[in-house]
Amino acid sequence: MPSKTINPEDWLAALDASGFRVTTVQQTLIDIFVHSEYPLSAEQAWDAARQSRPKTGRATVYRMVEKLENLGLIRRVHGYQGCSHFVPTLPELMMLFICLDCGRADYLDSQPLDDLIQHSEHTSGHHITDSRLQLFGACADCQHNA
Amino acid sequence: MPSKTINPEDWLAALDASGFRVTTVQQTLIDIFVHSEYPLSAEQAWDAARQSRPKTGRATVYRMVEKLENLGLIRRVHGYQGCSHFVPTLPELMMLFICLDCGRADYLDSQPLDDLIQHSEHTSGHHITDSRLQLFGACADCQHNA
DNA sequence: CGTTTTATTGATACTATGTATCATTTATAC
DNA sequence: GTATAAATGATACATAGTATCAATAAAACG
Repeated sequence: MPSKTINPEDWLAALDASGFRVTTVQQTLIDIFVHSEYPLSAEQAWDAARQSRPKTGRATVYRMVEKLENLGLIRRVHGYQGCSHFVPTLPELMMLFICLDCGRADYLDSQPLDDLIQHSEHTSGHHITDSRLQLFGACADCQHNA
Repeated sequence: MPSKTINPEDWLAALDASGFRVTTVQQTLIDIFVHSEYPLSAEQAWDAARQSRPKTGRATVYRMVEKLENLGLIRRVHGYQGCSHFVPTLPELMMLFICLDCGRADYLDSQPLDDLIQHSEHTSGHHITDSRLQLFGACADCQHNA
């Protein structure tokens, strides 16, 4: 995950700006998501959270994941084995690539997707307000190490 | 759903060709999926199946949905309220559009998506073997009736 | 055809994932 | 520092999906 372009401070600021209190659980979870190399499920995030904060409750983590998703800070990964994993959202619009070998997520430029959506809008007559694009395959590293 | 382009006979033939037995449950479920206007979850398909075949078991429906998905006869819809709904797969490659008002699915030409994937492969260095694209918005009908 | 073989089915129990409730705790405002 | 209200954690609950296994039904075979 390109954590260099995501700042935990900004996430706390976003929560604050939305009228939520800034708590230690939040900070713990934000750190977990921002620093993970892989998409995480709520359950995995809970496990991770209890390592540094053993009393963390399960429902709390599920609530926080929902909150972070609603604020657009994390995005759901629509994969093969379900759709319950999340990755941090980058400031810029981007498409997700998931490597089926190592499981890591990579972010690709979404300009081509924007063009595609505009094109589809014109040819279909539908008004497109949102999209989910997920790409799968073997990342550059895994191809070379195969 | 454009059922005119999907033939239940072909589905049964596909199951047969894969070495599976052709049963009444299968025929019931295939009819349900082919004729539904909306994406269906396994649970919804079970409800529908019991209307014409009351003793149909839940696990059977889940197994059959999995089988149909593995054979590529139905596709998972990756939507907002989860990813547990399915639509029939059209013979040609197509992208899915889901109307957020009426819930109906429409199939769009996927050539632009193929181009996008080729382009992303070249610029990223990843080998892309599969994709999931879901578009959301208001369909032509719902825009006019708003 | 009737019989044998074997995949499929249905009932049940179970696991996993996610949600509601509510007393307790903790962050913020005063 | 104290009051207040949101967030938390424990529990119970709800929903979605899976494993098991005896009973059933489709196909193969004589």
